[in-house]
Amino acid sequence: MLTDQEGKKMFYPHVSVDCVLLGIDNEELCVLLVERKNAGTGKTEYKLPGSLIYEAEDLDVAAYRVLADTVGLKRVALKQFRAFGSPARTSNKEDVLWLERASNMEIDRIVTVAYLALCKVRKARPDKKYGAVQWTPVSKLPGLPFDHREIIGEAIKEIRKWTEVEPSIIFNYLPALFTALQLRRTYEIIYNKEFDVRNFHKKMNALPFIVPTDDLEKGVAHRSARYYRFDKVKYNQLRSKLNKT
Amino acid sequence: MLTDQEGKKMFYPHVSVDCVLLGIDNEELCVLLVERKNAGTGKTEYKLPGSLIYEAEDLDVAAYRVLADTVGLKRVALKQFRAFGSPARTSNKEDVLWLERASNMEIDRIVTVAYLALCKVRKARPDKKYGAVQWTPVSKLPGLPFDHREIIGEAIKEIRKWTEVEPSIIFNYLPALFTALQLRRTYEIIYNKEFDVRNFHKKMNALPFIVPTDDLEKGVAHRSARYYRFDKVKYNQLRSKLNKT
DNA sequence: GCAAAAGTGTTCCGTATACACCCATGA
DNA sequence: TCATGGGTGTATACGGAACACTTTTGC
Repeated sequence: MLTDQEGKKMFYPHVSVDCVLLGIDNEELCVLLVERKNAGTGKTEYKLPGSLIYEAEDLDVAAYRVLADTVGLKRVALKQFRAFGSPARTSNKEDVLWLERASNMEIDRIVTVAYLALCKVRKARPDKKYGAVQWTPVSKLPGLPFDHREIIGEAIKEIRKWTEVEPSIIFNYLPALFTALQLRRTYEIIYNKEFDVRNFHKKMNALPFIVPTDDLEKGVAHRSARYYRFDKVKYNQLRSKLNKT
Repeated sequence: MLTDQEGKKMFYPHVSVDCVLLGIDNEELCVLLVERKNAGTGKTEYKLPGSLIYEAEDLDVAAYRVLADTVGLKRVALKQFRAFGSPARTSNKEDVLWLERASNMEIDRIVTVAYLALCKVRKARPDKKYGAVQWTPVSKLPGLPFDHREIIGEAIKEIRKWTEVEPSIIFNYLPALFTALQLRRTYEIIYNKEFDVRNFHKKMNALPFIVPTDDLEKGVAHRSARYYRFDKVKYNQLRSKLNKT
C-alpha cells in the first residue's frame, strides 16, 4: 500500500466507488444519504456515501470500506452493478471543489463504480468518520451532486433483478425470525406492487429454505402470526443443485 | 478535449475499456483477440481489444472507438457489463511495460470497464490501426495478459442473460434473412446446449417479430428451408407493451 | 432410391394467477 | 362484538419439455 510522507494511505484520485444502500423505513423504499457541507454557501446537502479508492485498493474492498465507515456494517452483501464514467460527471464546479477539499487532491475527472446493498435501517447507525446519515424515500430525493440521482435509479432496477437471482439478500435483510407479512411487505416495497396473500403463502411453503418455527407472535390484537426462519444450508444445497444443470 | 503540444488527444492513464467481441466461427463460440508483440521476446501474443480512455471521453464512447478501430464496425450493440479493478491486474511487469510503450505514458494501476458485443465474424475485418485480429474459440484460449481470461469468462455468462432480456442482439447478428436452423444453431452455440427442433419452431411461430417470408433456400440437396426476417417495429411494440406493466 | 435436412402436433407437468372465507386475538 | 390481520384450497391458463414421422430436394 503506497503512503504519503506521514504514512497515511493515499487516494487514487481517478476512480471512486459509490454505495447505494437501500432499506425500508415507514413502509417506503429508502436510500441512505450522507451529509456534506456546501463549501460556498455552508448549506447542508446530501450525497451517496462514496470514496475515492486508495492507490492499491481493490474496488470491492473500497466499497466495503465505505459501507463500514458510513454505517458501521460489515457483513452486508454488496454488489457491483455499473461503472459511471461520463466526463460530464464533474461538470458541476461545486461538486469538484467539495471533493478536492475533502480529499486534499486535485481532481480532473472521476470514473465511479457503483455498488448496491440492502440494509436494515435500524442497524445502520452512522460511524464516527461520517457526519449524519439520512434514510430518504426514493420518491422524495433532494437535489444530489454528480450523477447520484441516475445511479440510484439504476440501483432500484438492479435490486429487483438481484433478488430474483439471489433471494438470500432479502433474508439477510430481515430479522432471523420473520412473519409471512414481513416478507411479503418487503417484496411489495421493493417491487412496488402488491402480491396475493394466498399465492404468496403457497410459494413460501414450496421453498425448502423458508422453514416455519413453533414461535408465534405475541400481544397482537388479532390471531398471532407464525415466525419463519431462513435456512442457509438448505438454500445453498438448492442453489448448488440448480447450478449443476 | 485536452490535447498535448502536438494537438493529439491525450490518454487518461488510469481507466481503460476492454471489448469482448463474441462471434461464431466454424460452429464454435469465438472471441476476437488482437496481436501484440512482446517487448522483450518479440513473440506474438494475444489480448482483448481495448484502450485507455481519453482525458475527456465517455466510457461508452471509448468502447465504440475500440470497436471501430479494431474491426471497423460501428453499429453493433455494445453492453457494459462489469468493472475490473483489482490492483493485481497490473502485477505482471511485462503487461505494464507493453502498455507503457503503447501509450507512451507511465502506468501505475488501471481500472478497466469491460464491454460485450456479438459480432459477425466475416464482417469483422481488421482496421488499419490494429494489426492482425484473430477469432479464437473460447475453449482454446491462449495465455492472455492482465485478467483478460477472467473477463472473457464473465462475458460469456453475461451474454446468455443479455440475449434473454434483449433477443434483438441475436437478429442483429444474423443476416437479414435467416433460416430456422441458423437461428437455432446460434442459440445452441451461445448456450452450449441443444434445443428441440419442434419446440424451437413452436416458439419462433409464437414470437410476432419473427416473420416468415416467401423466400426459400435454393440449391441445397434436401428440402429447402424458409427464410425468416426480424421485424424491428413489432419487436419494439411488444417491448414497450411489456415495459408498461 | 437415398441421403439430408425441413417441417409439423400432442401430451404432460409445473408454475403463475385469480379469487373468498373462517380463525384467533386483544381491545 | 368488532376490528385486524392470519391462514387456507381450487380452478384455470400458460409455457416448457418430451417425443416420431412425413416431405422435399439434389445427387
